[in-house]
Amino acid sequence: MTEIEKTLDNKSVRPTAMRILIYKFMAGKQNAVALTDIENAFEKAERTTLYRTLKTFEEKGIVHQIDDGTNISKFALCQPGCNCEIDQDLHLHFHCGQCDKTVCLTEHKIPHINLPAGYIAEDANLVIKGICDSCSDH
Amino acid sequence: MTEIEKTLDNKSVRPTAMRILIYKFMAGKQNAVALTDIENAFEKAERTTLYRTLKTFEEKGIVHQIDDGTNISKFALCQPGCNCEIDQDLHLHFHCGQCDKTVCLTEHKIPHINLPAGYIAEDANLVIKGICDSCSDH
DNA sequence: AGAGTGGTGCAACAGAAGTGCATTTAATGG
DNA sequence: CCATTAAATGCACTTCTGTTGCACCACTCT
Ligand SMILES: [Mn+2]
Ligand SMILES: [Mn+2]
Ligand SMILES: [Zn+2]
Ligand SMILES: [Zn+2]
Repeated sequence: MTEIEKTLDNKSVRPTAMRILIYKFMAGKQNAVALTDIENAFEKAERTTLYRTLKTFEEKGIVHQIDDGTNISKFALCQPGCNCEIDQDLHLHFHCGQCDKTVCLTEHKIPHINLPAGYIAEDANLVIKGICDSCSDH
Repeated sequence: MTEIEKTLDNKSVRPTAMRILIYKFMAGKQNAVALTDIENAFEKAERTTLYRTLKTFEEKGIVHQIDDGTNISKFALCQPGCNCEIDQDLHLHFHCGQCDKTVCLTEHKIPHINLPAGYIAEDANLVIKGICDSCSDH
């Protein structure tokens, strides 16, 4: 049993061939991926399978969905310490307008916001747009 | 020349009948609207016209586009003091999971975030999800 | 081996976003 | 006021993402 199989098993997700491939693909990427990205990465991939796999992964806390403002859902593996299911790991995301990549800034949490009376916060999404470190000549 | 016509004229947008109607509709709403919302509000509305009108409005700083995480673009009129075009009026938005309405919290600005080295911020989007004041029994 | 559960593949659909082009509308100049 | 002309609109069509139904396949458990 490989490391990935163990990870999936821990989250009660049956480690099928396809799921392991998808997990591996996402683990190898530094940035969040869209469903289409995965689809293009494999010749023999069904969009539906990917779609449902990502949904399963999300429900089981293996990946989290990211809305980076492009109106295309992105997904990224949850980090070891990230409790996405429970109290939401409210880290922020960065979307680069140049390379169009979206990355998790896991260390940077969303600050607490005071809302007007009557408003109850349950979740938050903060996306910074700009130029990423790869695209800026830093 | 009505107040609305003056507003459009100030932003160098020709105040056509349709544009005035759309502007009025948005001004009467307390929440951000989707293109479909406007389409449904008028019997005789072409989606394309609405689409291009909103785009024009956005380019001229009359409305700003809001990405509230539903993957459906919402639009809201810019407030008098809001400089959406220039240095981005970084107020936050609230999306209610119950009534599905999205509102501008114009008074609540997005706090400054320190990014890792190499990252250059140009824009930011912060959406809080939860229960709005109308839906909570405040 | 057979039953049963869950995963996958295929087809089809829904909805939003976007484009090309013909036609209408409205501002402008004579 | 009418003709000219550019902008705005209406219509048809396309693309892309997301989503569902259903049949088939794979694995597990008895
Ligand atoms: Mn993330
Ligand atoms: Mn707003
Ligand atoms: Zn970049
Ligand atoms: Zn509400």
